[in-house]
Amino acid sequence: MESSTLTGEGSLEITTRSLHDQVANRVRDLIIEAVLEPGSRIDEAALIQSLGVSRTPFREALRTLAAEGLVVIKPSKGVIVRKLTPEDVQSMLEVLGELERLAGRLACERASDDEIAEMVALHERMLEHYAARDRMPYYKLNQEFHSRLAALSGNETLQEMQGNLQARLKRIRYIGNERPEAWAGAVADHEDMVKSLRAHDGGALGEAMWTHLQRTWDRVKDRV
Amino acid sequence: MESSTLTGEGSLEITTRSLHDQVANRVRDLIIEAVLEPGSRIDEAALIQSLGVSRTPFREALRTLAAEGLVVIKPSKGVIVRKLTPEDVQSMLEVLGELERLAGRLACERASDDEIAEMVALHERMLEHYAARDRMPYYKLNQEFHSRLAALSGNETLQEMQGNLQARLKRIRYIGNERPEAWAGAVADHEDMVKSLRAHDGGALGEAMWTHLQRTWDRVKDRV
DNA sequence: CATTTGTATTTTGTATACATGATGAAAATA
DNA sequence: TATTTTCATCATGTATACAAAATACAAATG
Repeated sequence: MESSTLTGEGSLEITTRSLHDQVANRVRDLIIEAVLEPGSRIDEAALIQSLGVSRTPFREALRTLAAEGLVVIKPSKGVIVRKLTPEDVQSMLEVLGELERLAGRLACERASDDEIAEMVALHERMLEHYAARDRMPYYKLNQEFHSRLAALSGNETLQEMQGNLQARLKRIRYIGNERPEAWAGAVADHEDMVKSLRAHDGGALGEAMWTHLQRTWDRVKDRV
Repeated sequence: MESSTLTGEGSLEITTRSLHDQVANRVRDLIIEAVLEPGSRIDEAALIQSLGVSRTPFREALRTLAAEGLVVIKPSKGVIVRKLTPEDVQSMLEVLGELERLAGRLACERASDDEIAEMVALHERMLEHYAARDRMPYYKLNQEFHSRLAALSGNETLQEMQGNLQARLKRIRYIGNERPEAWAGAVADHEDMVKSLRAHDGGALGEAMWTHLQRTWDRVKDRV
């Protein structure tokens, strides 16, 4: 899965990743992990040096990240890590809410029992991390939970757009579990979601997904 | 509006577009107008020559277009214009349907009477073109109608994603008006939409938008 | 002393040259 | 003759060099 991709025709095709893609992925991670701080200017020379590549693939990578909405390129001025305004976050969560509602509905229609069982297992691992208050592993599984649910929708466009928004909002979701009550609330939301999923109730799951993101906004809006 | 952009802080900022952006826009147009055929390989040397630029900004532009989903870059092999499978189209219309449903709801909540009047006027111009069976101008106004409605939602993320999907599907919407009955159906859908908009009925408008895209799929599914 | 103007320096943008990998045709082998 | 191998050619990927723009700073002017 790391270096292979399934084409539309169903043939397995090995794609040796270009340097460009590797750079894009690494810089994306730096942004998501907030090593590169939102609002800060990206020092091309410094990053190039630390990554050990030349300017060409690096700048191409920045173009990709700009199209994804992670950085903003100001012509002749430089590129800065995109800093989300509260309005940005709200608008993204609003859209993500609709997407995940759709994902929830479709997932219930199309997912197999095995796939649902895997989701439930994932959820239970999350509960263990919550019980232990291990925030980082919980957070990572949470990302995976939402990604896999989008994948279960069987709608590739939905998956792509959900992935894009989730990437932009990664740090927001992390913040969303910062306060104990907020985290507890998120866990409760997930309980609802899993219950609906087990019952194959697409409508209920969709609503639960949507509500979860609405509440996420409530939980983070005063700290973005 | 062509060369200026309103920043988040509210200051008007002139952005002289980089060569990269110009190239990206031109190639995007070539793809959308189908001068570059879906599935065909992009001849870098030839296009560079005809555009009169060097490889660097051109290749950066391709990275942008790849991130937007208009082309597919196969490492060491070349880049091809993305050819949409029926499944691609269906999944995109399904997602676009949700986005436009949301846009419709929000637009009714937030749009001023003046803005709604402009939409109605736009619709009436569309009707004139329909009466004259001028397909191309109708088609262009149709694009604008959907874009502006997304803009009226006041949700920038929604607007961005709607724009992206609309760009990918431009030719599909064109096909959607190819057969006379299909075109008549689309016009009827728009009548519903405008009626709901005038009544400030967000729920009804949202449903009309969604239904319109469902029907668009019905109209094109046997010819993609 | 504030403001402006000019200049040096740095940073960004673009073109080109070089390296690497894919493609296809001709020759060699079975 | 079919198949493989080799080599030439072409396309793609990357690095570097050059150009243009922005920035910072100093000197000059009011």
